[in-house]
Amino acid sequence: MNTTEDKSANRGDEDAPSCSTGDHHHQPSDVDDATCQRAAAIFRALGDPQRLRLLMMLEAQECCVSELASVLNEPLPAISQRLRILKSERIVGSRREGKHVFYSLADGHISRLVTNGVMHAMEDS
Amino acid sequence: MNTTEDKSANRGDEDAPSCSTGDHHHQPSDVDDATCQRAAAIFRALGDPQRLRLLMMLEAQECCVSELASVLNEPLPAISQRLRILKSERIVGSRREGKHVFYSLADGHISRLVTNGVMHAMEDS
DNA sequence: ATTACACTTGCAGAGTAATGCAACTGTATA
DNA sequence: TATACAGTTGCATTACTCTGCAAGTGTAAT
Repeated sequence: MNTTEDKSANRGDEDAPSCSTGDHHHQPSDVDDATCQRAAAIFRALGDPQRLRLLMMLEAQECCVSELASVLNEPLPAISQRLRILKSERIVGSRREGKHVFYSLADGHISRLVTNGVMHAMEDS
Repeated sequence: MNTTEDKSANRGDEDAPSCSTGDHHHQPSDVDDATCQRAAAIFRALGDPQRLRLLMMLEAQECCVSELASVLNEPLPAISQRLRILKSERIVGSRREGKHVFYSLADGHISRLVTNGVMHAMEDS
């Protein structure tokens, strides 16, 4: 159970820093709360070394669970569980083919997000 | 919604999981462990709604702690603590000016990362 | 020096998430 | 059907993270 969506702990009131009422500007500081929560949930899902490793493999190519498990040398239930979390955030998708279930990144947007994060980590600072 | 469905030569056989990564080439799935950990740490730091909100404000402009606290209507120690975490991951930097401490995003790379995440969250999928 | 403001830090309690193992489902094959 | 293989799910234990408050540091003005 990992639904972080229904936490309606609203901050109460948003005071708009310098926005005229009725205008719909998309300033980063002015994103609605649900979006903020959703974005955080995505980042949180990416924020685990094991899951990230998984995603990096999937970025290279679609893979089935047992393949991931054997390459990463980890128990299969662990892999399955991580994939479940990633899938619940719609970061990966799955496709069944016979006895195998193949996982892949949901879209190129996610792929870029992962790549950017890793690049930044490599460059460090 | 997904990439083209190319049926690879890999049918429902029981053959060994022969990922093409059997060799040690430099693929995204082959990033060294420290980098992986570091990237995950960054994502984890971004993976909290409150911290993300903070970053969105800082993306708009440099801010001091009390200003952030008053705009977000939250206790000052909470803000300070979150900034501390972000700073420990080198996501934000700080600058002292008299009694005030001004925080800002560490670099444009981080800024893009945040923006991309939020964009994806808005578009959803 | 003392007071006031702007943070920062430490600590304890509560909520969340990760891990490992066992049991279960689902699919193909003999 | 029975058996083996591929994944999934449940559950208990462990570990971590967030939050709130109190106390501490640092800076400037009186």
